[in-house]
Amino acid sequence: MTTLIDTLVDRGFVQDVTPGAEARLRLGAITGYAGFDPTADSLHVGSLVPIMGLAWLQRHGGTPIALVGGGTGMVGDPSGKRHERPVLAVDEIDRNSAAIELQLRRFLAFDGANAARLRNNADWLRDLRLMDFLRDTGKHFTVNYMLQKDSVKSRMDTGISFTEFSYMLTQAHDYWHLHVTEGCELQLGGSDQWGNITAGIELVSRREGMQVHAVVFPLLTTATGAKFGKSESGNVWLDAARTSPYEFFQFWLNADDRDVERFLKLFTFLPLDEIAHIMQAQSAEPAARVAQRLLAREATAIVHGDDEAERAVAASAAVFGAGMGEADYAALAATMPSCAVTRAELADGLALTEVLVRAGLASSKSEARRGIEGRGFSVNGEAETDVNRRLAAADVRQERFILLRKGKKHHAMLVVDG
RNA sequence: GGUGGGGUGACCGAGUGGCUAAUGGUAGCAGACUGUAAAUCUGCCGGGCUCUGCCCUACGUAGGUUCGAAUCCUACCCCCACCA
Repeated sequence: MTTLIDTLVDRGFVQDVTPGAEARLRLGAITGYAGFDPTADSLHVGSLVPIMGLAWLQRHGGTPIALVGGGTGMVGDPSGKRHERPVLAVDEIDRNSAAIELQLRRFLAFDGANAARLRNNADWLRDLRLMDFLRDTGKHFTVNYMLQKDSVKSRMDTGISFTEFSYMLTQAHDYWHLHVTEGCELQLGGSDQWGNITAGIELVSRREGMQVHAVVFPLLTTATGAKFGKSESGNVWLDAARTSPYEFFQFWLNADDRDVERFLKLFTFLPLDEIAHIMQAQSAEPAARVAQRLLAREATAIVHGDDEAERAVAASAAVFGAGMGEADYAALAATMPSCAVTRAELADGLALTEVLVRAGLASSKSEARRGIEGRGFSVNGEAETDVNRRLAAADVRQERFILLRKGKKHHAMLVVDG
């Protein structure tokens, strides 16, 4: 029988495991957690790795716990950070936590015998009394031990506040708390979390005399060496309002050939033999990019649902295919980033530079101007080289749409109101 | 508390009185080439405008010297190292 650990290893999720973890995972279903920081009001594609890890855990009969860091977020994790981070306002943390909780609900099943659980460590960390914390948790760690951790060691030159120094203890406390109250025996996280996670394992072992485990994921980079999920117009978010389903789909479609197999394993639920099959077709005819298409379709469906995925497929075909003339602009507008303009504005003639900024295709009018001079923009598929171009009623297609494009890949739809 | 070193654009890092919106590299954007890939080459890369030019903002903060300062002076803030 294929166990959780086999699946995780075979699909490229495992960078490292704690001693004994493999043996425990072969014994049967387990309750495990992964944490998500409320540093923004949306998760991004990078969070998909632990999310998929939890989903596989559930598919193998385990009980997944998605933990939102409303408490730890007040402290700030120094792992992987070269400098001290500013603290977020509490109401911002709370807003972000609520948004993230909502997103996490989509990926796990919250019914059945091994229903997923959603927790927020604000519930136990915020009211924790300092003296209790120092006696019950702090007493189990020497400063010497804490100084050994990479997250601390690497900051000895640039400085680290006591707050961030203490972070690992708050996360350790989480693991202990989830172990005692929920029977949690496994933590999943990025490899940069190794130090924090092992501190938690240490704490459970000392306070409860129990052995708990961890699996850490490799740090994802692309074949070109760029940080994963950081291309396009910034971060690739899971929130449709921040990254439209069409843009999300395009992000995956543009994956490098060298990355696509790895991504299929990590970001889809497709069986491995099917992936092997697709990769054969891919190498037989790379230009067709069947692997990227499948990856984009599947990943978009997991995050935004089947309907949105289909819409993104159709929109991509329309925009990049030959049949742009036939395209259904209304359908494109539904999946692409769009921006409203009024008929009155259009009657007066809307400066293209201004509209490009409003639609988010340029960050300033100067940039828009330079882009036009460099032949980077087009209106309804026609390259525009006139910096003083004004949009008018004649530019409107299918009653109320104007398609703007930046470069080859970035689109925005103007929707005329009123 | 003392001594020394340092704070330059998204990042790294030049620049010690005018030629500096500030060399170079990275990242980013666009063009060519391609497969909506990679690599390579070219252009752009603080903001605004009535745009072969003009205006505003910017070299930790606040003042000062000077016709003119990122560059000199003063005070303050912050970081690092060593000492106490």
